[in-house]
Amino acid sequence: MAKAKAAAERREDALSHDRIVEAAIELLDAEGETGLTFRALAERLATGAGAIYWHVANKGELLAAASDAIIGRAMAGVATHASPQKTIRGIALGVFDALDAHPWAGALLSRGPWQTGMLQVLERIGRQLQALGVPERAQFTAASTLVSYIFGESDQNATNGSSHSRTASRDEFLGVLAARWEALDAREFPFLRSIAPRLRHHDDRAEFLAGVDIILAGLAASPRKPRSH
Amino acid sequence: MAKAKAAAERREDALSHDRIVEAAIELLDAEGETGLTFRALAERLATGAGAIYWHVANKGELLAAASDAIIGRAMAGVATHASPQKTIRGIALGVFDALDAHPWAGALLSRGPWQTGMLQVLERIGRQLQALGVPERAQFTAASTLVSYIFGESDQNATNGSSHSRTASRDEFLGVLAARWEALDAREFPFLRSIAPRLRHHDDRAEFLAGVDIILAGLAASPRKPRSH
DNA sequence: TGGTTACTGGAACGACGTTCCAGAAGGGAT
DNA sequence: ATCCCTTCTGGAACGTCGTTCCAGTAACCA
Repeated sequence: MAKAKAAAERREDALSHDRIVEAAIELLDAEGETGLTFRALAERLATGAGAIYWHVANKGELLAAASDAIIGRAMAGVATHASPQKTIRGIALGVFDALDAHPWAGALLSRGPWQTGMLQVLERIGRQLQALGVPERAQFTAASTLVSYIFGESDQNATNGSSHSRTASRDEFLGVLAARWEALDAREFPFLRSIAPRLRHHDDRAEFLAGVDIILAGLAASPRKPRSH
Repeated sequence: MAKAKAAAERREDALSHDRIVEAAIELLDAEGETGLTFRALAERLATGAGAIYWHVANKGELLAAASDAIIGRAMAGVATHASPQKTIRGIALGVFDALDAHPWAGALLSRGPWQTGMLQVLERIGRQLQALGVPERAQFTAASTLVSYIFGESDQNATNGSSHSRTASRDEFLGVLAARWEALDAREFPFLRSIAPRLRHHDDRAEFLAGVDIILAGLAASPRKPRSH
């Protein structure tokens, strides 16, 4: 308390872990993954690189904290009072939209051994699976399958999306991708060639949710005891 | 051909794109992601950094080529003459084991707009889905769901696994993880606490395959037309 | 034989993550 | 009031990285 008070009084805009993370997020959003450097961060915070290291161990910890914050905010905004299925879709969409808005966060969340952000998602999904009546033995497998899919597909979508600017060139991007698939070798890639035209009217979000529903259908098909209420 | 011949005659161990990629893979396997530097690569190839740049555009292309090679080799080894379900499990396990053996490759494959390695997996899975009788409209969604799950969970598993050395300390790693989950706040993380004990007898591969089966069950539950043969 | 092309490798550049340290600013003890 | 001690600052410096540049070498072609 004496510590925090002293820090707060040193400068009215005193440096703190939270302020550094927030500045890092702004920098990452504005300039992309390569935009976050300790020099740029120090300039934005009007300080030196050494001062930042007093509050943050290294760049890895800073990136982890930034992506955890992104997921934390997304999870704070999801509704949890609908049916379990709808709530799971809401959680999934929360992650999807968060990574779409902050594409740099996706790479960091798969990385690292079970960070806080992913634990939050796992926890929330697990609770809904319990409410769905998934037997205890199957709960971990089910939750982990959903989480892997959610982060895998969201990250994939985010990194694809960050290459084109916005909805403007989105159709163009899909068109180029479709053309490239259609130009693949006919013997080696018959399947990709056959579905390439569908790429042009592709709705990322709808496609993503359809994947969630496939997994939910798979869980419903497995033996489960219905919830008593 | 004149070009290739000239290159081959310059030195019996002439530099080439393939030789560089192979050396990069060896370096990545031996030293991890941070071990691949152009200096270390030049030393291993007994040349200078500039010579490498004649064959490779930049580090990103080199990493992409290396991870594509890992997936390519894995796909070359999977059996495709069993039932569609079994073949899909074989493809999934091929990716899983490849990323487990080369943990650095996982991060690179999610990244980048649809690289060759992932396209190969998508193609092979798509063909099996066609054989399963999945209707054409649903094929892309189904294939993309499976691929996202496969790479998402495999990458997750690989990065977790690379922190401990091998099966020796694997149980220890799981024990520490379980203890950490059990120590979480009881109000905020009731689900994680409840399943933490299961973590101690956790079989990654079996768990991964169970996830694949959930998705396959979900596909089977959706309307489909049976294959006529 | 002379020039052209294909390729080599080492030196150099700028930027990065990180460390180091001299010092400022306040609080508590004397 | 004075001193120290902890907390915190910020700029300089170090080593390493990806990448570029370029002088040089060997095979081929006219």
